[in-house]
Amino acid sequence: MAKGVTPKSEDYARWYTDVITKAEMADYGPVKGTMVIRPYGYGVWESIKEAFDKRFKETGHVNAYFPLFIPKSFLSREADHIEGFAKECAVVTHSRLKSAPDGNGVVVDPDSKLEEEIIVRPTSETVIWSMYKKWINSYRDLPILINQWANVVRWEMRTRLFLRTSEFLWQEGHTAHATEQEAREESIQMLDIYQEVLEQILAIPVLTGLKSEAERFAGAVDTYCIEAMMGDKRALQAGTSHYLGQNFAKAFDVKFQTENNTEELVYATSWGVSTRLVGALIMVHGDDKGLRLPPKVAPVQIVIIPIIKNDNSLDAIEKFLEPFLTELGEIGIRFKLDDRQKISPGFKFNEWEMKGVPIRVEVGPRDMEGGTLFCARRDTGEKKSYEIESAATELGQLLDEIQTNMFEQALKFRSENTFTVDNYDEFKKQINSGGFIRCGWDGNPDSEAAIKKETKATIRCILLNEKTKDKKCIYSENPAKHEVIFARAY
RNA sequence: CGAGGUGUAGCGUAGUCCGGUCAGCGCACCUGCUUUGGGAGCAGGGGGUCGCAGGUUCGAAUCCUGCCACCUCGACCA
Repeated sequence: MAKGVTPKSEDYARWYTDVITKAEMADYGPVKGTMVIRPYGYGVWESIKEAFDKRFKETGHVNAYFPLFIPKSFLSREADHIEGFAKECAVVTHSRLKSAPDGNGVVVDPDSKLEEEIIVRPTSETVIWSMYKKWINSYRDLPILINQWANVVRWEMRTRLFLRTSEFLWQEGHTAHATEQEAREESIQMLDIYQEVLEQILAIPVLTGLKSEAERFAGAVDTYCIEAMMGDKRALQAGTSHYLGQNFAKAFDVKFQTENNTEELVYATSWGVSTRLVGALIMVHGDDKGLRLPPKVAPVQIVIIPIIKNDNSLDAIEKFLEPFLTELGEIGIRFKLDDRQKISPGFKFNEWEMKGVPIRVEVGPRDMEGGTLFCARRDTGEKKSYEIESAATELGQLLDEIQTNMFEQALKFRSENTFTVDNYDEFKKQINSGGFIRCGWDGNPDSEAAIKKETKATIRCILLNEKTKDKKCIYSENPAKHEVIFARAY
């Protein structure tokens, strides 16, 4: 591992990829735009996944799996939907390869051309709704509350590790309801769960809101989102929850019989978060020493580094540590004893800091003499000795404190970089130095488009508890219809 | 998909203008000894069809032609 990463202040984009590759989170795949999620990065994703999955199940959802392949015709059923995804779909046209005539490798066998071409799912609304049509007959079949953990493919021109790759992992919930109200409540409920997991587990503060028409999901009536501020003050959409109305029910003719024996189209929602959250985690918490992981998602929460003086001192250290390690295990703390020989402690310190481990414990002769452990926390860099008898409990509490502190730090950063602005000149000036801008908008897509063209800033969300009284639109100066957050986004 | 740029060991690179001990350096890797409280030292060692394919030449990493890949900047996106 080469020393250090490019400082954030020097080149943020490079810092980001440096951290990912040096912390061994991910690597580039052989096909352009693809990414290998390495064990350490996948460990983080697993923690995130677990937190969401638990809450989905608590709210009555079940997991299922739908196919990767979608008939091309399905994509054309919902006009807006196809419009949104057509430009980035991978298409399967053939089913076979054969040896090349010149003997060099393989070529596509022209005889295997498919009658109907197959799309690799960019999202699963269409396959799922084709199945819901089969499964839904009466109001007694509703609601259907299904989630799937899957990979999807969106053929992207410009990709970045975790943030935008041609293939990514995500979770997509697809629900069907008898009434509009129930579906709307579902989409809000899932938005709340997203906010809860981001703030409590990933320690990332988010704004919740509604997308403008321009930013809305193709095929949705309303798109709700959670937006987070990254370390370079740009916005990142961290999750979305859509109220789909009856759009997909119409497209796939999904009707149900009501209690009164009438026929009605079902109401739908869909909602998703992706491995993009790992990217968010890196950008919100990372520093010039590398990753900083909130304890609740850290694959290793405490790393223990023995300071070895001679050949048999490792044995002595292990014996000294034994009761402490047992207790850590009992409390359920994920720890690792880094007993690699021939690697200097200093190297290990830097390596585990790069990997963002929340607490480092050093144990050497001095500690064994005094019955203590020397500990350093990653979030603040603070170092302190603990009595070994009580260390496990105290470090457990320290992990909670680190979790809270990291959220507070991120929240403070966002507050310091959120500005309320009421004239366009100030808006333009502010947007150039980054951050979120809170202001009025007349609701006209033309003003939104003009602002985007002139400043590259987009409406990240329409605030849910907006206050429009006496506000005017930042662009047109007409009375504001909405209070919104503008920012440059990923 | 438009405009620039770059391809030399796993990574980063020197050399390319001016063909001829130019295939070198740093990191990483392997072996041994000494080390170990903030990226250890010394000694030895392995690894490269110089992006690919042609061409010019006695001779090409170096010159010419074509292709491919990647990066940066613009339009589209979770």
